[in-house]
Amino acid sequence: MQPGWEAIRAEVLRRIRAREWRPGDLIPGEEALAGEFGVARATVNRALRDLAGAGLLERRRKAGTRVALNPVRKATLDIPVTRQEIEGRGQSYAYRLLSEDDLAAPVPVTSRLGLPPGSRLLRLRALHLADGRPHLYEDRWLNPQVLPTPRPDFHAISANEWLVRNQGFVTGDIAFAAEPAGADEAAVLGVGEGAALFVIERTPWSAEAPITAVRLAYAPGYRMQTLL
Amino acid sequence: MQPGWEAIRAEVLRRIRAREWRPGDLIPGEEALAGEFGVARATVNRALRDLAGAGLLERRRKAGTRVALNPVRKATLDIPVTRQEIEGRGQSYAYRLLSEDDLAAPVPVTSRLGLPPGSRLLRLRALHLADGRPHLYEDRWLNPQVLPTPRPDFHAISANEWLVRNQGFVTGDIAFAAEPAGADEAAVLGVGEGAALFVIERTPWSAEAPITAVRLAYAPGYRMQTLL
DNA sequence: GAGTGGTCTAGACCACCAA
DNA sequence: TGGTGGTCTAGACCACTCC
Repeated sequence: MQPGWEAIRAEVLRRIRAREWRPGDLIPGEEALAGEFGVARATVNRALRDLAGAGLLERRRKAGTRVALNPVRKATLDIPVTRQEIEGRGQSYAYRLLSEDDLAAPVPVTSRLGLPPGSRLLRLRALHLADGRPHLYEDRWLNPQVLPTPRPDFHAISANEWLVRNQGFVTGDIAFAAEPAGADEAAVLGVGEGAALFVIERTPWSAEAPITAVRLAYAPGYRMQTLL
Repeated sequence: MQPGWEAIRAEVLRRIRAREWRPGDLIPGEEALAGEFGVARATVNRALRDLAGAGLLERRRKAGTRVALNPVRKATLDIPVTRQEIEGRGQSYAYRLLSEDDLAAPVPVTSRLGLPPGSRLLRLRALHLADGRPHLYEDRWLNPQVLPTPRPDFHAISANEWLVRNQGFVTGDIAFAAEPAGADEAAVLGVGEGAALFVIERTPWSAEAPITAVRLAYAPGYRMQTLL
């Protein structure tokens, strides 16, 4: 039998689950395991690195590898472009730009973006529809520095889609919450004021500058789902 | 300069962002890039594999590596044990078991778990408190097959914590939503009926059997946050 | 200081799958 | 069926960090 790194990962996993190696225990070094399994050290390394990435092992140079005391579950979420998400369900997608203004951004927005107070940003409000019904209300403040001249036509393409295609990979943060619908949101989404909305707030950064601060409020019934 | 796989990843990223390689383009093979960067093919492989994992590249044997047309953002969420999450914020943690019953589970629950209708499960209802105030209402159906005899004392340890410590790594699914508080939840959490609650539903499986179906309703104001 | 994991190399074989 | 990515090896050097 040729183990392969996935087989080694599975065996290590089995020993953890079987409590042969208990939380907090130091497990044998890579060299020792390589000898035991009859593979090269790099193969063991690949398996253990994968388990460490999943939060099951904690590895430190010199200190060795331990079974994590508090296995933090890590779930990977896919954050699709809204149009694809809707079309992927077989529904028709439509997008409507509600407003587009150059404004001095309020302080909470500039501080989220790390820009000086009073910076002028492009504010976009838009509605995404699935089968003609309101699906997602988008409220976005966009750093005009990242835009080319002339500006993209945000009536034709959603800002998110344009950014995904033209900004590539970026860092940033993302937060999820449940919030009651405000008066504006309730009207736009066609729900009662105070309805429970699933809200995503994102603040992506490129290497050089903050890109945008966006608040996405989903119509009731939206669920975000993933495998563990 | 010794590139290293992270430098190679950065350079590939730069080319994608600079649109030297556009979405859908076939990029050079590993061998060619290894030659260009003056590193071994394994080093290039590591960098490209990482970018593919992030959703930016699509790789297929024989077909080669392409820049993804629709870069799906992937975010990794940490799902901590509630006690640690609260104590990590410097708040005091308390846990109160509200009820513990052997019941025939309703059909939605048995179907989620893939068990025959009418299966008897252990239902646990519990409240987690932060600084003495309601933080999280937990409604859980637990497969008694995974429990030892005698059963753990779920007054002393929360079911989640017991499972994390004793079930090890499992698969399953997880969903996030915003829902209005029902009458029970509102009373337990001390909020108005219909308040917007952040809800997580989890259904973890071990290799052999479904473990539990749990619904977690967080008190208003809860945010789940992570880096992209 | 020394032990451990992190990474790199040069080469090899293999699995997959588009042509 | 050939080209490409996936993986493995045996060895090496290095960086980090605990002792």
